[in-house]
Amino acid sequence: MMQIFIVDDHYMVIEGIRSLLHAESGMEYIGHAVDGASCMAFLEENQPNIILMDINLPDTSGIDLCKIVKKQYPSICVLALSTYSQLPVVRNMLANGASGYLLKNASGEEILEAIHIVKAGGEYLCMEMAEALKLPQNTEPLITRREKEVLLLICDGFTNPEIAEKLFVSLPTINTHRKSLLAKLKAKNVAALVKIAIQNGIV
Amino acid sequence: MMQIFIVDDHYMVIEGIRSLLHAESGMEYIGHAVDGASCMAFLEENQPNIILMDINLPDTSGIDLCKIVKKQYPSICVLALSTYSQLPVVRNMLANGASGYLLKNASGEEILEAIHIVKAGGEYLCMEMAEALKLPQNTEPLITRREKEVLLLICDGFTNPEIAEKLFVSLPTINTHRKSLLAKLKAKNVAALVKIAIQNGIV
DNA sequence: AAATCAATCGTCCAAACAGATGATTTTTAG
DNA sequence: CTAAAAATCATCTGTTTGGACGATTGATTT
Repeated sequence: MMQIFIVDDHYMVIEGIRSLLHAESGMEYIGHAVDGASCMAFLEENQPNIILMDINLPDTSGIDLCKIVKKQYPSICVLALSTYSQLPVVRNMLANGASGYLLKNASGEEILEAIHIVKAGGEYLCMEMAEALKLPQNTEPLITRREKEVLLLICDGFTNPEIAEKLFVSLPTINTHRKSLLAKLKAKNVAALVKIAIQNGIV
Repeated sequence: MMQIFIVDDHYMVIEGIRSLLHAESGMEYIGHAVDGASCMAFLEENQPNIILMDINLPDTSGIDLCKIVKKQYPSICVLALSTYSQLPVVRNMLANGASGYLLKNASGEEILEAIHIVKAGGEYLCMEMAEALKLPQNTEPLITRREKEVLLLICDGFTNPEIAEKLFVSLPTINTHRKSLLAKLKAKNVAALVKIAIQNGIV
């Protein structure tokens, strides 16, 4: 019997998967969580074979949650579930130990198939993502943690001096980060930077 | 017996609602469509009492679809369903005849309640949206045509001098527009301006 | 006809940004 | 442990912003 746990903050999605699993023999729905914290709490008591994990959670991202889960419970397989089809997100999930990636418009059959493959130790990627991952590896445009922090503050309208004060570093430092951001995201100025950041889901 | 039709491109959401309705007496799930076209095709043969309609569809937007449906079948109640909580979207849906707006993280009870209210001729808005709609009827802070033009160019990363050249006006003029925009949208600088513009659907 | 608003242009000036370059110290990862 | 990457700080310079004024023209509305 395969035990399955769901982490998603959408009631309807949970209910949909639950109903799907219910009709399937050999798969047991053992609960769900609506955020990262309650997920970790649940895992202290129960370890499912598979977690179906949404990327967008209220308190954290599925990407981070996946990393933590895999670190503490390496035997649990994480199958990512998301509406977003952004490559960097997929890459991050896989890098953090996810065994597969499903888009939320997946059919029932696809979900079941994915669960089976993942359970057997395999990796399942939905068509779109599998195709996309094959394409030219634009691996570089990674922004660092600190840069992301700065980016968020820039998007919120803080000026360099303000950000420097907030992060307890000097102005030249923030300036350097800002310039790296402009270069990495190929933005000409803050306006373009913010637009790119928002449209790429960084913010 | 209340007949309910679902328009959503996410299998899991459809399945979730279906399972919810199944357990409820007096509500009958009579089918679903994954896009606007198949929705309209279905309606030629069957007219449900209520349509649960997603905003993001592959071929059209729920906003447009709602308008068309209400025009051809005024008696059908449309209950909008979305992950997005942008006010302009909500306003548009309601303006196009939707009887309510639910966020996708709604609980089962909330969904059923909404359906009942809508069926009875009422209007149901989820908490967040109801609150948001109450706030200061920002009808005034309308930006003018010219300002919008400038705003778009700013968002695309053009500098003042560049915009001035593009629009065949002087730099001070663009400066004035930019300052009006900052004031009207209550932005502290371009970064905040771009963020607000994008998040409010202006861009 | 008067009032309002949009769009245009102007000046002055301080603050913030962005480009170029270089260097040191932590952190992370191989 | 060691090499690479990230984070830090610095200086210098020209450009762009954004704040605070004021003002004219034309269109729309009342």
